[in-house]
Amino acid sequence: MAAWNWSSKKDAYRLFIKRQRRNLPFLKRRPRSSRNLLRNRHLRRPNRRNPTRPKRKRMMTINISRRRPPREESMSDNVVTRIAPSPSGFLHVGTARTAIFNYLFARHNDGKLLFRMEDTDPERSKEEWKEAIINAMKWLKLDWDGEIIYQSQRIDIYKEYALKLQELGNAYYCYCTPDELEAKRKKALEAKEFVGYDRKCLHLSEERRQELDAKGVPKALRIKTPHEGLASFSDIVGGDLTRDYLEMDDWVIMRSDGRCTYNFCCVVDDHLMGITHVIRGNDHIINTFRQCTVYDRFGWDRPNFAHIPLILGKDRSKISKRHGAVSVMDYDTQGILPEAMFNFLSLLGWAPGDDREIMTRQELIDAFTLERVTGANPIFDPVKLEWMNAEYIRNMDDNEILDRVRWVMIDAGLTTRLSVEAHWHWMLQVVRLLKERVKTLRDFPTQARYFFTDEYEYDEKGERKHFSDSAVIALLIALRDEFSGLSDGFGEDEIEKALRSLAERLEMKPAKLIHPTRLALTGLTGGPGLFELMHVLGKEKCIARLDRAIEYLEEKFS
RNA sequence: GUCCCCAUCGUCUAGUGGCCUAGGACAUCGCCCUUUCACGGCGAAAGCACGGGUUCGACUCCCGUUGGGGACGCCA
Repeated sequence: MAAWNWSSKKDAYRLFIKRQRRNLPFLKRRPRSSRNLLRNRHLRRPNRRNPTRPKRKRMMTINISRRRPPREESMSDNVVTRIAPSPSGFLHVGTARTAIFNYLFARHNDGKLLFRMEDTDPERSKEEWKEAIINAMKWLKLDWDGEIIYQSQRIDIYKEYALKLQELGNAYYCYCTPDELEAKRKKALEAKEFVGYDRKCLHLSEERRQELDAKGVPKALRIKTPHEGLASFSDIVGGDLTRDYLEMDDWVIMRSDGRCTYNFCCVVDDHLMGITHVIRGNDHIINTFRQCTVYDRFGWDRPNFAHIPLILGKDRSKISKRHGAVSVMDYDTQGILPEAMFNFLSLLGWAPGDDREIMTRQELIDAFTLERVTGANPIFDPVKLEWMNAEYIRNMDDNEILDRVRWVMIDAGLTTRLSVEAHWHWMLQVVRLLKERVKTLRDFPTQARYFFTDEYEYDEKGERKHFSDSAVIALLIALRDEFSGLSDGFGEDEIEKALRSLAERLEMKPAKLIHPTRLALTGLTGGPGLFELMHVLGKEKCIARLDRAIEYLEEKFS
């Protein structure tokens, strides 16, 4: 088959170069440059912008390395993706983003999104984390298909498959002690050599093995990894990825206590669950090389892989639950809307290709393809998230906002559950005045404080600006009288008319009256339009607060 | 250290060899609107990491340098 020849020649060449480097000390001194000999990008990654490589050849590469039909065909298959968090902490933004990509891809292709809890480590898995992760998934409305699969309930299945692999002759027992291995690892690391298992127990004689078994020495099961050639797989984001088998070792698939390890369980489950597309962070690329060995040793078809770039923090290192948790639910408490979070996260490492940024879930689903996923790791920018959040709040229905923000208001001690229900309509007016001015739901209680309580101080700067002259007292008195004389109601128009006509009579700019009034009524220098907020506050409160300010100022200037 | 991945404004990104004098968004700054704050409108500043090569022509393809990230467990 021509395709096979073409690809294997290239593989052989790359392998040759790699070996050359290994054997030639003068090349070894320049690892970077010699390594880059291998960077025949056109061999690895179909370039979107300038595909010099004929398409026919590209498809052949995919054929040989993936042993699957080319992507164009597999797309029409029933897509099954999965999200597989490990409950060793809250759902953090990186995992959430991976979940979103899996979700979008599945929904775009009318496929399924499965949920698997990777809770095989009893030391680190906690029930409360599982619950927290599920809640966070629900918060983002990442609805998955079917029941959640818990790996902790499937340990017998993994063991069964591990033993099967051993029977097949593709795995062998290792009697080395963890201490022994740790010492070797340390030594290799110090000698700056390849760190990996030396296959000591692969060559154990049958007698020796029986001897050790008789003694009851604990044994782990290791998979037989090919000793030479190139490991390779085709990645939808990264193109053809290769690695020398010399750089890989016979890793443990089953621990001495009979529990299987992550990379093994993962493959068994992905196979059994019928996963067609494995979409995960690119920190898993090395795992994928390992996992491919399992697929191959079992003779199973490999799924399609897509390794998406990692989200980085401000310091450019991976946002990780191990170094300071960045939980999605932290953003909930910060007053970020799940819709905004979803939108924002989906735009990290992916873009629709046009200028759209604010997109509904359906628009995201319609536009999402893995081919458009970027290769570079994006940095999480909370400032832009806030902007997007503000955008969502501004465009959201008032009732919807109030429904979500009422708990924040109650938490802040500004109101009570009963009061919200009793004054729903009035609260809506407050929301309407503030929704243009907040970035998060948390901003509501701080900006709406004066609507709920008389306990506020006058802003320091504002006081210097508008309360610095005793002449302001007379103005406030005049205004108070003007307002209390209003008999046709206390609507915005009446208030505005009253204030402006007073200003006219006093031959001064309305602003001269407006600013001190705002300070008197709210304690602030900014906020909604004065006439609007006075209307919402009500005549009685306005008069009382003007009186309070007059009193305060009289004392101040006496 | 070894291996793997990546590289366009400060940040997220568009870019499929000529439509690029590089487009959009956030942030920043200015102006306008305006009773303030915000919103909105208009505008400015800001980027193809560097060096070679291929080509009539390179942000785009190739090689290298540099820089960044990740992985190197009987964790997941």
